[in-house]
Amino acid sequence: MFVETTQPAGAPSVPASPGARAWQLMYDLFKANKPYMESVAGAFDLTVQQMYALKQMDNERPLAMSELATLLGCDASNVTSIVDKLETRGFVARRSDDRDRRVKALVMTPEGLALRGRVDERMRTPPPTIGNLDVGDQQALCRILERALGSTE
Amino acid sequence: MFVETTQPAGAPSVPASPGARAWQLMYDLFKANKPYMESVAGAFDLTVQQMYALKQMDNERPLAMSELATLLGCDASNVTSIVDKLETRGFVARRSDDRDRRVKALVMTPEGLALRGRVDERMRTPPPTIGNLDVGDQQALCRILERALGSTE
DNA sequence: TATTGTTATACTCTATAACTATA
DNA sequence: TATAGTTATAGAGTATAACAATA
Repeated sequence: MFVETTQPAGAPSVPASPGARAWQLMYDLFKANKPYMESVAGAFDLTVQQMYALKQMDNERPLAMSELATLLGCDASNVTSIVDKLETRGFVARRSDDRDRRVKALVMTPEGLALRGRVDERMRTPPPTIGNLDVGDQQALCRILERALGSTE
Repeated sequence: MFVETTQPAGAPSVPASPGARAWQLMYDLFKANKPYMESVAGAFDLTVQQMYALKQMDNERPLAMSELATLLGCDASNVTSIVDKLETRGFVARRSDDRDRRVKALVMTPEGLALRGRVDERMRTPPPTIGNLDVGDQQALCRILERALGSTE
């Protein structure tokens, strides 16, 4: 049975590079924390994506739909449905931009601001996987992740 | 306008704890890398979840459907449809377990093994955000993430 | 003509509940 | 009765393409 691998089928994989291993670990950690994040959002009767959308909005400088799409990393047609859900529940309002009437500015209602305040408060407690690390590790993690995110800018 | 936040509406948030900040950064990094992961999986005509499922299988000890569900962190009914897609394309086969005929053992076909070999090879290159870090940072990241994952066990 | 946002459509991932075939 | 997996159904997120309003 010919198999195009670099090693016998079923054998443990070749030791990965530190970069590949770090990425795999981050993927595992993210997946391990998914139920936690869903329960946090669920406690506010939000999905994770809705919670994240709420966190991006800023009434000082209202977001356009297209800007929110960029921040959430998804298509504009998606944002329509995410914002629909938040608007139906009275947390967000669409306001036409005076200078360019094609653009919809997203502003939060008082209820939306109140909800976001509670979400922000709750999210000051990280998932246990991160929270259980000692502060030195948490700070080192911040520094490294900041460098990683900076490298794409 | 009364707003239940701990600070004026629209103001920059209270300095987060290192743990909360680390988690936020990890979330941002993960989202930034999503298009990369989709393009890697897409190059093999797989979704990210299908690619991940493939990586979990081991013909030395065939997985049960329920075991794959645990590894993927999702419901068993999901795994049925993920495996259906892989089986339709000839990468995986369901084999009845002799000792307990309710259980389906998942084995990879030669085509599945070949594909997984190519996927493993490709995944030895991490996303640029991680790959551009110096090796010291990558190694530190591995150590910290291992500790984080260990803390839930 | 080009752009912003919406609508229509479709696919993946997800879960719950009811079902089957075994145990 | 209980368990492994499937099927039916439904909802959220995702994208593409066609569309309306505006620039």
